[in-house]
Amino acid sequence: MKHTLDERKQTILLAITRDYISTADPVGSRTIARRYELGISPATIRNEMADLEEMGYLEQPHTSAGRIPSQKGYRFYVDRLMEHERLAEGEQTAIREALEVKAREIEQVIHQAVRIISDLTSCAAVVLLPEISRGRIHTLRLLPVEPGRALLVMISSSGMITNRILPIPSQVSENDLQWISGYLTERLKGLTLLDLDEHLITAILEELRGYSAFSRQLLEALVRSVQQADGGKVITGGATNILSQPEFRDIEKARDVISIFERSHDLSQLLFASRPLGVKITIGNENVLAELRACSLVSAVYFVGGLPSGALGVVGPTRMNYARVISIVEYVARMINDCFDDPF
Amino acid sequence: MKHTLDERKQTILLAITRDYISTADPVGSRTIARRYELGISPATIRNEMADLEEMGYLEQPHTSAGRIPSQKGYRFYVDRLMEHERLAEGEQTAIREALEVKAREIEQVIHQAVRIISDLTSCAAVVLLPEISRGRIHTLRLLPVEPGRALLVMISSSGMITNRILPIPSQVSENDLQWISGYLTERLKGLTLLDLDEHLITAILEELRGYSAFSRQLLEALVRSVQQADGGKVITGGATNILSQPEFRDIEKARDVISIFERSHDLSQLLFASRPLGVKITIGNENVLAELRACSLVSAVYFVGGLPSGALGVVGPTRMNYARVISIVEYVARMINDCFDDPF
DNA sequence: GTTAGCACTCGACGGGAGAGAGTGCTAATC
DNA sequence: GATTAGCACTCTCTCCCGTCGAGTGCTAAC
Repeated sequence: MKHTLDERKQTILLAITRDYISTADPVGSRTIARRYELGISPATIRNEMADLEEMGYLEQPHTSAGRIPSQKGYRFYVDRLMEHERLAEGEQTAIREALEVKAREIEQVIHQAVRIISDLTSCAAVVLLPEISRGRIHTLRLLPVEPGRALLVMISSSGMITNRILPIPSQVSENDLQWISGYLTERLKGLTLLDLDEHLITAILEELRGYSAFSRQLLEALVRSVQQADGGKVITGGATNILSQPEFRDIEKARDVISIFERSHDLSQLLFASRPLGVKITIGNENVLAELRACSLVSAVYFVGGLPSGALGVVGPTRMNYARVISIVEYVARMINDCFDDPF
Repeated sequence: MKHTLDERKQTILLAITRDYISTADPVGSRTIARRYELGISPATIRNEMADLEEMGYLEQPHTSAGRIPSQKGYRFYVDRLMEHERLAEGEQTAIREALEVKAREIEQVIHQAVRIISDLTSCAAVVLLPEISRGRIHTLRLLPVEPGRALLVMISSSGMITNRILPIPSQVSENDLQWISGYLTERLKGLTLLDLDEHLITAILEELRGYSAFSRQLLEALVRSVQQADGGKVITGGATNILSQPEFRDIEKARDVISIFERSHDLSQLLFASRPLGVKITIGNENVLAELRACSLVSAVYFVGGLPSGALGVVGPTRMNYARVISIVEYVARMINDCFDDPF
């Protein structure tokens, strides 16, 4: 048995994959012969299809049905056969307009991105916001709220802003707060929350001896925000689109997929695994999550201030229009990068 | 035809409703006679059922099926027949524990509330966060971020915190920012963003003549945040629970309902209509949204700092366990009220 | 007013027939 | 040796039909 696909086999695999992607019906030899001018008869195509099936590129739902691409088939299609698509001019401008929010703050832009992605792809869209804990600290500020309470405002270099209310000793004055804010900003600027280990904390406490009780509390609150859900927040949209796909007509399968969108922790893990460069495509079982074995994920990392900060992705059936989805994900990622070259 | 229901009719309606709620099967006269000791024969029950159907309290899916409550039937059940349920001690503590987050900030508590509500009810949960624009202004603060950019932090009396980055003229110094922050906080404290009309703005601009270009920009940014999505943000969870209900085995119906959860604007409208006191129950067609005609909504308003600030609700099939859902919604609302008696 | 009895209706289930799509194999052809 | 026509075969899908069971409505008796 040959292990490489000769040109004709590739052509046939391409034809089958294309056809199946657009019709969702298993495709037979006659259909291929009629629809694509390959100059060979259905019988020949059948022989080739049998070979392709034996090699693992095609599957047959049942004996007298046509063939559908297997996971390996999709992989080969995506890696070798698919022609990369250039997004239509109109869609490019649609994306640009969607992302142009008046206040160009990252959270709002991300929300718009989710919407436009899910609309254009007819799949579900997922975007991972910049993680607070991985962004570099840009500004820390403590504001008085009530006696005994202060608001900690943290701005990260990726443009994310966190708020947290913490208890403070009541003798701390507004001036103290301001002084400490300035000090901490100066001291921690450029570091990430992950850098705030026990070692650094004790060093700072040493330096801040005059404020020790308070500053320990404060630093601990900072560290807590590392662990808390605020980092890696996930925005999703268009989950309903998936319910329209014929492969999810079965409610059990639909529920599996939809439930993923409610477990934002798992989702963020998934997106986080995206490679820093280009678009990553995860097909069917390649997904770690069992619930996504009938789906593919197309994801890309976006950059804020030149640093990889978050990721965006599209979740759809393995039968998705990869060429189109990829070009959309790519374009949106690029627009976000451009938009947040400088986050402020 | 009588227009009131005698006691026996009520008993039968109650029995049918209860049975249908727990089994999801249309219930017949024999079942009622067997399962509830009414001392009357199936035939008599049939007669009564025929009457109830004629009066509009019951429906028949098809000729030889049992009866199910109509919308009017559910309404009567909820208003007159249903016994109010006291939440089990264990569930009460489960709720209290879920809501006890370390940092008791409103957004986090709300997230927990959504989770616990959807878990306990097996329905979808929806919570409306306090609207920025309706909360009273507690603190306004401008922080320098970059040359030409400031971060506006607004704390409302309901504990909600908004951040917005705005461009500022580069000659404005940190001291200026601080002075204006203090001035505006003093001037606007206790007002809502809705009070910030053209009239008030010009008055303030007059007072702030020295800073006029800047302060106009600033005030406009404030007003913009009234219109922007930040107010009335909706948190949802447990939409998958709905997919497990037999009435949504049909994917079309499921999609309708799920799609509601992606249109947060409509959802917030819906919740906003809740009455300020007690629990509101909206059954089937009583819902404004066509997609919810197969669902009921149980909602309640919660208070922060003594003011009605947001609302929480449960969306489920009309066949939901009203008594249970109501007691859960009621209890969670009460816990939130207690928790945010003073938001800070 | 209540109930027993009974004919009737309707959906669910299962088997069987027929259509349609597609295959794999064989033998003929290029 | 590769390609193709022909053909028998397989499998699903759909429709039809008969049966079963649940439940009803009506009537007549209690």
